[in-house]
Amino acid sequence: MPQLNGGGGDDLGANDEMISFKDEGEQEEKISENVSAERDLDDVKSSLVNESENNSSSSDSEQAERRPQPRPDTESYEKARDYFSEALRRPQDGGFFKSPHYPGYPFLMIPDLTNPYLSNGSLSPSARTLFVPQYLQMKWPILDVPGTAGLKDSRSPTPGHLSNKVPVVQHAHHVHPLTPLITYSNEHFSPGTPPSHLSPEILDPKTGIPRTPHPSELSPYYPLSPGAVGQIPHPLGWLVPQQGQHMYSIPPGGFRHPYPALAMNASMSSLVSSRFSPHMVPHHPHGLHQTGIPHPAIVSPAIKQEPNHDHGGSVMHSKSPGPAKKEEDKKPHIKKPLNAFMLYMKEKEMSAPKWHSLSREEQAKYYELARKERQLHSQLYPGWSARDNYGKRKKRKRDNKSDSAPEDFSSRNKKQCVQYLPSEKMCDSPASSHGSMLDSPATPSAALASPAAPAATHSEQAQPLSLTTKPEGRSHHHHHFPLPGKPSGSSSSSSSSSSSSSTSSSSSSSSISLPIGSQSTPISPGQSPSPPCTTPCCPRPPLSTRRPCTPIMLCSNHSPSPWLPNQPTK
DNA sequence: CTTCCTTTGAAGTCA
DNA sequence: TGACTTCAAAGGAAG
Repeated sequence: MPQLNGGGGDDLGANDEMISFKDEGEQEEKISENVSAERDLDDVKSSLVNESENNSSSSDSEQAERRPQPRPDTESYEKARDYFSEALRRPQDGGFFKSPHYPGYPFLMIPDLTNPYLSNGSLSPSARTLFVPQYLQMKWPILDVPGTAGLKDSRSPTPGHLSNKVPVVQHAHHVHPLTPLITYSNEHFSPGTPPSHLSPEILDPKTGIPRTPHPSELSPYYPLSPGAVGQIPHPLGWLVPQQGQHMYSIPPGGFRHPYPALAMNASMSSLVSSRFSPHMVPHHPHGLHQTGIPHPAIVSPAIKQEPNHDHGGSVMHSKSPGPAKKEEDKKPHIKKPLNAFMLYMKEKEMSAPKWHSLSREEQAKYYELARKERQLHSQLYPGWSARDNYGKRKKRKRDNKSDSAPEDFSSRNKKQCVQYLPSEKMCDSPASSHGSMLDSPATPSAALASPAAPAATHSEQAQPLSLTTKPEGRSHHHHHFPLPGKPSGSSSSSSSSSSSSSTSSSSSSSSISLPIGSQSTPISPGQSPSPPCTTPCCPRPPLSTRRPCTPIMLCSNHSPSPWLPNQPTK
């Protein structure tokens, strides 16, 4: 959203957000004020996004010229994820990354202290000398170092490190948790030689490093100074191309767009273009990386196979390499991007029950991550939709609701709560799902994929910006943030949200970030669209049978209310 | 050993 | 448009 900043006026709410965020900085109070935690979380999410945006914007403005040092990372997406998770898990210690200003949003707090780049955007020679070697180890693509394996070995620990929990890529430098996310835009600067037709980049005569001609081309998404980031090992290898690899590798022939970049916004397009330049992206059947590591996002049936499923021609047995295989190649299994919770799960392993125990900040981090990931995913796989994966797994038993009669509360519906239709309107309960909106302020993949993507993207980017909530007495419609992925969400959300959801933010007096795209309907502080629930119960009927309330809760929205920490069923 | 369940969130489908 | 379904990761429980 650097562009936003470019406007300068787009700081809208920036200050407010910061302030609000700071206010929320007293986060630890959350325990005491659990009741409002949910909506606070929402606030945090949005504000977090805003801050990230703002922050990035600011950084962008200052560092627009800075060229990132590409940190090619061939680690598989998953490893990277793990690594990233690890990074996340790490305390923001050392103040290296810790920002006093954004306690809750440490990711962006990468000091420039090590920034080798001159303010004018040129790489300091000294810096270059200092850092290049580092990157040599990291397989700077431009170097076109043969012997990838060798490098990799040097960089990556022994195979033993490949465990999920241990980051595969260990770097001496402390990795900032969000670095990866922030550095999505690094691709702009990818030293790799992108096809001229795809990349606007200009090679720096001196360094030979592709240089972004115009700051404006910098990624709007993750404007964080690449240079600054460059100093830091990429926690998310999956976000950074290494030897042409990306967190989401392009399925060979799996895309509708020969050059996905074409369907992307400028930033991503350059990103992708550099990333997916023909020579950099070897075709790996089955979604394997060059390294032979199955791509996390792309799971070839041959590699990862759901047991027993051979339905849908897409799933083929590796044993039968025939036409089937071709088909398989055509449609590698691209996994859904992980949502915040999944990211958390993956990191924490079975700590799901603790999800709600996370501080708002922590959750916000994951939401942000998830959002980024979705963005990236959508941009990398413009044509992909979750639908593609439908039917690739075994269907769950309960296909037909009919059999699961109301009386049948067994297994699945055991927690189903009684619907409170009448009360539904009485008090909106925070919808976690909607809360998620916050985390993913509109990232319509379609928009991204479409030629119009830039515009959409822009709006999307803008959305995260917060609007300081000013009380606006809308009792009946407090707005929710538009569903991220659903373009229509913004419009529809207002109605739907009003009916089904939440006051999540409504009651909070603190400023709330609203996606710009959505009508920012500030919610009057203290005023909930409907009389606040005095009781923990949430009037809103569960959206799904699966999201149920614990028996205790008369009704709960799927999102566990703060006051009633989700009881892990386990 | 396999399958299912569980969690939350996102997205797709259907009436 | 709302309700519902499916999938994502990962561990545990059950068969």
